[in-house]
Amino acid sequence: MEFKQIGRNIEINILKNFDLSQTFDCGQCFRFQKLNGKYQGTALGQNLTVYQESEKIIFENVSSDNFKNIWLDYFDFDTDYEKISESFLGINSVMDAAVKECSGIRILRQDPWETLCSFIISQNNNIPRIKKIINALCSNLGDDVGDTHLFPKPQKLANLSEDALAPIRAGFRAKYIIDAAQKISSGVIDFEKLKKMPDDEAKNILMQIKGVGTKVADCMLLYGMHRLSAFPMDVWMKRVMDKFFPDKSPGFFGEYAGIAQQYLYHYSRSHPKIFGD
DNA sequence: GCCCAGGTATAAA
DNA sequence: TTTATACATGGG
Repeated sequence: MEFKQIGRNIEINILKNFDLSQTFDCGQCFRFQKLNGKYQGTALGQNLTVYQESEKIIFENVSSDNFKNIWLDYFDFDTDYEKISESFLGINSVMDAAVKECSGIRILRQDPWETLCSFIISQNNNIPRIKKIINALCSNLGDDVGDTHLFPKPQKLANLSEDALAPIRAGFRAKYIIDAAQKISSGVIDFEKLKKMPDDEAKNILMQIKGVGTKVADCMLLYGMHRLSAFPMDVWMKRVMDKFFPDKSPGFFGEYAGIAQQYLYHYSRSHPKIFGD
């Protein structure tokens, strides 16, 4: 990945498999929003503004070191999405269309704790409200670093009562957030140990957290631990599978099944008519 | 008022 | 093991 420092910014050439709106708006992350054509948000403990301008992607107010140490990793620029997306071609017409339209999605390397918490909040909820709750969580309880509030650490949330979380309007999920915070901050569940385990084992441990079932656990593996074979299966995704891959299971898509899932999910949500019953 | 939202816990069949 | 229902909240 080549990048250039231009003034205060970092610039890269546009990539075949990188589209900002697909990446930020596909439902994998919740803290970026589009403002005046630029995506602005907070991740990995920092504020970021990033946008496309003709043939360039601009990372605003980012130093060379900062780009190398944080954002190169966050956007997963070392993974070859061109090769992976091409490997999904030729399965059927829907998969071809999903690759054509959605292969600008990259699976961000997000913070595991933030991801776990975010997808606990996502249950039986819609994306605008998920964003609203996470925003309230951060601005109420996250450290103020000047230009943004960080995602609150598990140690901070572990000691709170459900009442203390009332202002974020998470509803019945508040107790789940607290349980997750306690299990992570106490070390009962350790992300570093989960990384060394097979998918199924890691998933079963995550599901010991109240409010974490198969779906949230898979989202956590895929988006929070970058396990690209994890395949989150919600009701919508089941419908997509039943209709267009009736005799297939997630394993069919191989070691990058999670990426195939994300392409199909985003594509199908953008074309609900094709997928209606 | 009713329905739904990137689900899960719980009880019951 | 599978199926039904409640769950907090807010927008349509």
